[in-house]
Amino acid sequence: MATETELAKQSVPINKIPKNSIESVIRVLVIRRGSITPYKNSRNEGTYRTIILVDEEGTKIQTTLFNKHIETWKDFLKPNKSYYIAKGRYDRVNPNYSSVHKEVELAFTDNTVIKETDHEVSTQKFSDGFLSLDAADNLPNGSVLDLICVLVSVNPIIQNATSKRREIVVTNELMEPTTVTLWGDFAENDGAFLDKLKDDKPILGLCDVRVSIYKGRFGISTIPVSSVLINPIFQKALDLRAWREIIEADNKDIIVAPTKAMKRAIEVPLDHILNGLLAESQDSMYKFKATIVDILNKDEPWYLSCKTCRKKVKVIKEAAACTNCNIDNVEYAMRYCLRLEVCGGEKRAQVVLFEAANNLLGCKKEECHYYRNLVLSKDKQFNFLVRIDLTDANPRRSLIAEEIHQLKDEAPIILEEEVRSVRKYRKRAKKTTNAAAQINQKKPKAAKD
DNA sequence: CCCCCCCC
Repeated sequence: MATETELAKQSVPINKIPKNSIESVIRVLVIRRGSITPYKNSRNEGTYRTIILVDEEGTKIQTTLFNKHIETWKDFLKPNKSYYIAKGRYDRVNPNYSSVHKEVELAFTDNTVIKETDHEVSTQKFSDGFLSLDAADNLPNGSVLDLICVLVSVNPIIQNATSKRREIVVTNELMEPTTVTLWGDFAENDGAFLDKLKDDKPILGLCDVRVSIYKGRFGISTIPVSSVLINPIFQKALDLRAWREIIEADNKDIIVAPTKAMKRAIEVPLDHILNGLLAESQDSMYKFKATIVDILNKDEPWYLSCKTCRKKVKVIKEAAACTNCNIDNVEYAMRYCLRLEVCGGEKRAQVVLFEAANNLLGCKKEECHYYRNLVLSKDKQFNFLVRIDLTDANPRRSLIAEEIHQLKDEAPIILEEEVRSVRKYRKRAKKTTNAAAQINQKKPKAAKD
């Protein structure tokens, strides 16, 4: 077998491989190793496993291990490790199926050789192909792209007889939180791993994911040849990390960008809402500016809520009764119900926050943090988003806000006058990020295998 | 040699 020096000398970028070559050597990073999956059709039966590889130029290539080759290479091609691969066959891709490379994919033969290498494939030159979330938002439904974003949260896996899925939420400087649906082993493996990492708010490079627009809402979905990069170190990823560090240094929650609904809503004075002086709006959404003058229930801003109907439940001896559902033993959870006294113009009103209380209180669970945010919000000005039923002629005393943003938070975009401090951050991020990213990349090795 | 894209 060839030595590492010989392999290094022979290795070429994926995009330089001559047609039908079996002599080319590549040095690649494993960015996905799918689960071993059984198959059975009219012609064949067996097992397969999909592997996605990337070279230092950021060119990806996929390969499928079949049957005995899965066993042969079980200790190789591990996620986040780098390998030389020699004597592979480079086949044309089947145009009926999506692939990570337009023209070629790698096929294993009995002569194919793999050698692990400490000369790791770096992700630092990947930048160009990755789109930001806001750029992806302009693509048509079904587009496949590489996406750079920051992880906000990870939901539990949802399983039924035929499918497994898990939703995660991601964002960036300009986008409202966006849902990414992980399917199959992405939900199980990558999802479980991200769940452990979520408090670090890692930067994610989501490769070959699909735009999935449902009921007009922009979302992202994995496809069978997607892959998930955690804390890659190319420039766009470092820029996003620098932004995240600014937000964190300010002790703000990362979900600060107003949603599209907030941006689209018609702005009116509070007075007009209270007195029904509203022009019709397409989706009945209005926003107004007001100052929080008092928090009416700051000691008890939550209630025990029925998981089915969200109404208040009565807990007697560990059993929760829901009078609305008429069931004596329902599942329930703590839910925010924060009541505020606000002042807009000359008018005062009560505003109730349910989920929107998260915007005000942050998702940080520590009580001191929560109280601090609550107290600090007093006498500050906010934008409130409300849905108003124009057919209801009754005067409005209390409003339910669906979203709330402190006015200075409205544009968490790096502004012109901040550029200098951002540069400082970027420099610092560059220095610390390379090392940090490498450490972060090491973690998956143990956990993913 | 596999498999095409799912759900709220």
